[in-house]
Amino acid sequence: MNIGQAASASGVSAKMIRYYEQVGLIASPARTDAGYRDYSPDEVHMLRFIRRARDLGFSVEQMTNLLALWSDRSRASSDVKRFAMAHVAELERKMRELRAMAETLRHLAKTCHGDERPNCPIIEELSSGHEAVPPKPRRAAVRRYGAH
Amino acid sequence: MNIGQAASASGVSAKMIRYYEQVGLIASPARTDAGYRDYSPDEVHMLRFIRRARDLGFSVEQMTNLLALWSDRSRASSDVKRFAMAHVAELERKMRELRAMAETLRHLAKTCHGDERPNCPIIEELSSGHEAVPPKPRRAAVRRYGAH
DNA sequence: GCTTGACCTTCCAGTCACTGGAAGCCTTAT
DNA sequence: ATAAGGCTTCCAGTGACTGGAAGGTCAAGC
Repeated sequence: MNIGQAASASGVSAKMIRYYEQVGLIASPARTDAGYRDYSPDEVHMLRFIRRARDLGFSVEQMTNLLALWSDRSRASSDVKRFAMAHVAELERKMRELRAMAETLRHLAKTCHGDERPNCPIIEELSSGHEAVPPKPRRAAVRRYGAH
Repeated sequence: MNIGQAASASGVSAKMIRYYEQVGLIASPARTDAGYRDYSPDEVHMLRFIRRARDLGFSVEQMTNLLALWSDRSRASSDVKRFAMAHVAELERKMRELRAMAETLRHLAKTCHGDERPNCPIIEELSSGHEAVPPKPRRAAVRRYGAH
């Protein structure tokens, strides 16, 4: 199976497969005489695993761990569960961040007439004194999405 | 006011201020004889505006638009409101994505015993046939956070 | 046997919003 | 005078890709 077929069979694009190989998430596959990558059914199976993990928001590094857990026949199911729940907690942390932003902004927008006049509390609030997201997360709070 | 003072007065780090200048979000400030950046109170005010916008999850490009809306005395408040609500919609879209991931994963984890035995439905589900996030978002669905 | 087009290969650059660090100049306090 | 700390520029790296160029390969149709 060449890379294009592996891509459509797994749902991982050819570009991404090469990238995953480059960063060491997956091993280099066999090559044909012409130098084409040649994937076994097992490798395609692994690519599907990777795709589903990615769809659940796991990073490449986390997927490395998941693959290790997958192939480790002696690990306890609690190891997997702990890993999964830690990720759930992280997803929920990001959700709370987004929700706080959305709520603040919706609240500001509610007080804005939204008509043809220039007066606008949204802009005024941004330009005036106090914090956009109130008291709780003070320092080191709103990291952008990639906080690892 | 030099860059360090402007940074602590605005909550935007010196590194970020230079970066914002470099990418054209803010204009080059005056310089002292020694070549130090010298910020006026108005510029510090603008930096605070930027910080609050950033805390609400606006991108640099969106902040450019917000600054334009801020300084445009003739724009309608509806322009600002529309812009804000579009961003709220985007934040909510990302929240839904995260929620779908978290729910799927929590659901998988619930069926996992989490004990010392190796058998684990989480891994089995990832490695077996069907989709991680069920039927709705089929193609072009789960883009990572940076989908502009 | 040749052409065409679709595929494959590698490599390099760009994305976004920063962050870290090196090398060197400036200011301030002691 | 010197030391500490702040400022300057520039370059490189982050994560997870994506796009594109230049060139080799393969299968089908003529």
